[in-house]
Order: sequence, then structure tokens, then C-alpha cells
Amino acid sequence: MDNVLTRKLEGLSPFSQEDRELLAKTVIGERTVKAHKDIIREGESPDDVHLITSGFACRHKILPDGTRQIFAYLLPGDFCDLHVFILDVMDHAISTLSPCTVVDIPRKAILRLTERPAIARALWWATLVDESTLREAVVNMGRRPAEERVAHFICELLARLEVIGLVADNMFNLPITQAELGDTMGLSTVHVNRVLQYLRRQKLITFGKGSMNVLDVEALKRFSRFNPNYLHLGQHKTKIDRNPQPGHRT
Amino acid sequence: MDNVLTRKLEGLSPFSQEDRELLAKTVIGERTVKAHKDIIREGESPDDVHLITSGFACRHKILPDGTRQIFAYLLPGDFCDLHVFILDVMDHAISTLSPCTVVDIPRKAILRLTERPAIARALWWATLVDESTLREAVVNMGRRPAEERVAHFICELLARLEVIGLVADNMFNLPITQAELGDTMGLSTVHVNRVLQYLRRQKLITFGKGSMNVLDVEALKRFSRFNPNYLHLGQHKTKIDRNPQPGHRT
DNA sequence: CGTATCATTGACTATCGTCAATCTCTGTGG
DNA sequence: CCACAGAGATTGACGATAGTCAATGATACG
Repeated sequence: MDNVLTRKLEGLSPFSQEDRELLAKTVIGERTVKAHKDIIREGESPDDVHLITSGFACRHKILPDGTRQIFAYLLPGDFCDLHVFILDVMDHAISTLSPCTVVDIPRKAILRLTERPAIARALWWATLVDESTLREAVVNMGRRPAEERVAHFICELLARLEVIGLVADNMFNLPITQAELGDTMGLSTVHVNRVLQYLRRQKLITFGKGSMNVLDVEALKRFSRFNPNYLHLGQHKTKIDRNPQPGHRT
Repeated sequence: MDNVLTRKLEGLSPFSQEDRELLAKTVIGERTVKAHKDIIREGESPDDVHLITSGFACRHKILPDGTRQIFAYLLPGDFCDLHVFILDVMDHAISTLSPCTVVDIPRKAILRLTERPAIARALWWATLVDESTLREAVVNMGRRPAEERVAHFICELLARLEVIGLVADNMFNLPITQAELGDTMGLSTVHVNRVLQYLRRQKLITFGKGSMNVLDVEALKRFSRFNPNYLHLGQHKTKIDRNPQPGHRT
């Protein structure tokens, strides 16, 4: 049974047995972190790199006026701060949304990983997919009305969680509040609530008690014009993109 | 006289004479591209990497309904598509906003660059700064009202252009239309116009005939709560951040 | 000049935010 | 077992920000 990191990185291409073993040896020493705790704060420059192995965390910034913007969800298999190798300090914070387990990986171990070309390439790939996901977040905030925006976000989470095996029957754990969803989508809590009700009325989803249930995947994808290309799923051709959207032209 | 690329990459740390020479040898063979032309289209996987050496280009996506979202400005010294080394295809397009000059650099030449540790590190750094800038774009779209959003964008451009020596007297060339500004900020053309008028009335800027003039830099930074940390300017401590904003707490 | 592109304006609308109250749980202490 | 507190979800009323539409200016270019 491979760990989440291996599973995710093999999205690009399969590893040799040695690479897989090295990865397994590297991902050891899980610790638990409670919900709503900081893993790294803005301004810090941690010695270890942090890998989420279970639970939901997020990258976010808090503005001078106290409002918050979340710009990325970190799921099991995601690195928090590979970049601190190069950039001196964190320019944003990383906090847990739900209880998480985290592995602290020393810089040295990461350097050892990057000596293996296949792994180095996979890490590079993961970074680029993060960047691509961020670009889509800009599109989402800039050009989609609230209903589509939230729907698109749900499609993205569904696709990403499916890859790491955390979706069953189009349903997944999402133990976050509507206020946190608002901080993610750039919407007020009240408006998030209205949007969720709309999506429920449309029989697209149900959401409550920390669980998201997508009732009609195809309709949700159509509604939000979800095109999973930007996730560069590669090997992971799961059912989420077996029916690619034809280009809409109006 | 160093080229724009060298000048930009030395923001992290100075290069040896050999590294500087290698960079100079690599950046040869400029070609001109007219305004509003695609440099790379979505879906392509170019053989060469493209470096902007003068003019403004942008990363953008066009949505099914025809609306467009620009999510990054590419200035002289910026690479368009270093990532196509790893990701198979472009998930977005890159087009010129103004007339540009571009250097096409073959994959091989890039590989030769990355054999020099200092250069490899600098390229890695540049990629991470791009990502950080993208994060700030999400914050900007999600949590700032239109006036601050546009003001913040102007501060960012000012800081980035200053580093490469394209600002004189707080004034810089910006030959783009208000519609393009709208596609950048997630605003309608009409609203961009209203916002620009507001900023003019406040005596913060003037903008017209392809030229942006920041009348009161400090006031503009204060107004948009601009904190340049995310640009990781490093060596480039120019006057833009000689007066860092104290943390506002309300 | 005539045309095209961009900037500007006004009137109207709609999306979304704010405020404040209420409701629904869930867990806790008595 | 029940009352109560606290967190989060939900509602309604209202206002503000930003979009749409359509007309009008301004400028540049052939």
C-alpha cells in the first residue's frame, strides 16, 4: 500500500521500485494537528518541509482589515512549502481547516529525493499543477458569478480528491464552515449560504455535517463549465474526465 | 550592459562572470511581435521557451462565453513557458498587449543554463515569484474593492518595472486599453473607467495615451495597502520599498 | 472628411454585502 | 432528563458595489 505522496506523484508517470521505496522511507513520522491551527505562519522560514497526509489545510492571507483570503486547498499528498528552499520567508500562512496529519521532512531528505530524476521531475510537476490551479482560481474569482464559482470549486475538489481515493459515490468529507467557503470564493457568508441553497434546489449537491454529496456530476460540470485540463491529471484518467466537455461556442 | 534577463535574475544574487556570459550568449536572436498577437495558444506545446525582452504580454484564458481573464503580466525579462518542459501542453494562452520583442530559446539552451547552479536557482526563484504574484492576484480579486484593486495593481506594476529600469519619475509606459485592464481586474470596462476617474480625482495617478503616471506613490501604496513582500525583490531594494508599510491593526 | 477605436456618460438593473434576528444543532452541567 | 450556551446555518430587509445598455465624445489614421 503506497502512501498518499507516492500515489499522487505517480500521476505523472510510474516510479521504479527504488524510487517508490525512497519515497516510502521519506514519509515517516506523522504527527496530528488539530483543526484551525497554523502549520506555518507568514514571515517564518521553516527548516522542514511539511507534507499533509490526511485532512484539509489551506494557504491563506489575512488582510490588514481582518478579512481573509484562502487561495489554495492542501489535500493529502500536498506539500506546504517546497518553495522555502529558495524564497527566504513565507509570504502567506498555512493553516489546517480540519484535523490533519502532517509529516515534517528535513531539507536534507528533500535534497535526497531530488537526486532521483523521476522524483525531481514529479515534484516539479506538482509545483506547476499548483500554479495552474491558482490560475484557475483567478479565473474563477474574476469571471464567474457566485453560483458557478462555487460549483466550479466543488468540481475541482471532487476531481482532486478522486485522484487520491477520497471520493466514494460522488461524496466526500468536507468539514468546513460556510464562512470558510466564503473566504475561499471571495464571497460573504450570507451569500455562500444563498448559493448553496440554490445548488441544492437545483438538485446538484447536498452539503452539510461536514460532507459534500454531488448528486449530479455531469450537470454540475456543465453548469460550472468545468474543464479539468488545468489539473493536468495525466495518468489519473478517472471518470471525472472520461466525458470531456465539447467546446461551447455561442 | 546586461540584458533584461540577467538584470532580473540578479535580483536573487549576483552571478559570476561566466554565468553572466552564458546568459548573454543565450539571449540572442530577438524577433518582433505586433500588439495583440498570440505568442503561444492554449493546447500547444512549443519546442522553444519564449523570453520577453521588451513590451507587455499577458497570460490569459478565454472562457466559453467569450469573456477573458488575464492573470499575469509578462514584462521584459519574464519567461512565458518554462513549464512546458514538464507539463505536456499549455493550459492557457500568452499574447502580446503591446508590440514586443521576444527571444526564442531552444530547450537545449535552457538545459545548459540549468547546469549552472546559480542560474538554475535563479530560474527556480523566478518561477516562485510568479506563483507568489498569482496568489496576490487572488487576494486582490477576492477581497479588495475595485478602487483598491486597481490601485494595488498599479503599485505592483510600478515595483516590477522599477526593478528592470523602466520607470522614470514614477511614470511608465502602459499601452493598454481600459477593456484590457478590466479583463485583468475582473471588472467591466465601464467600471474601470469610473475607477480611473476616481483615482485621478484623488490626485493619485494620471493615465492616458499609453502612459501611467503615479502622482503620489506613498498615497497610492497606503490607499491600496500595498505590501511588496510577495514580490520577493531581494537585492532589488529600490525606492519602492524603502518605506515599508507598518502593519495596520484596526 | 469618414471611419474605427477607445474613453466617457447616464440611466437602469442585478449581484452581492451588511446587519440583525432567528433557528438548529450539539455538547455540557446540573 | 432537561436547560442552556455556543457555533453555525438560515432569513429578511436594506443598501452599495458593479454590470449592462446605449448614446456621445475624442482622437488617430487613412
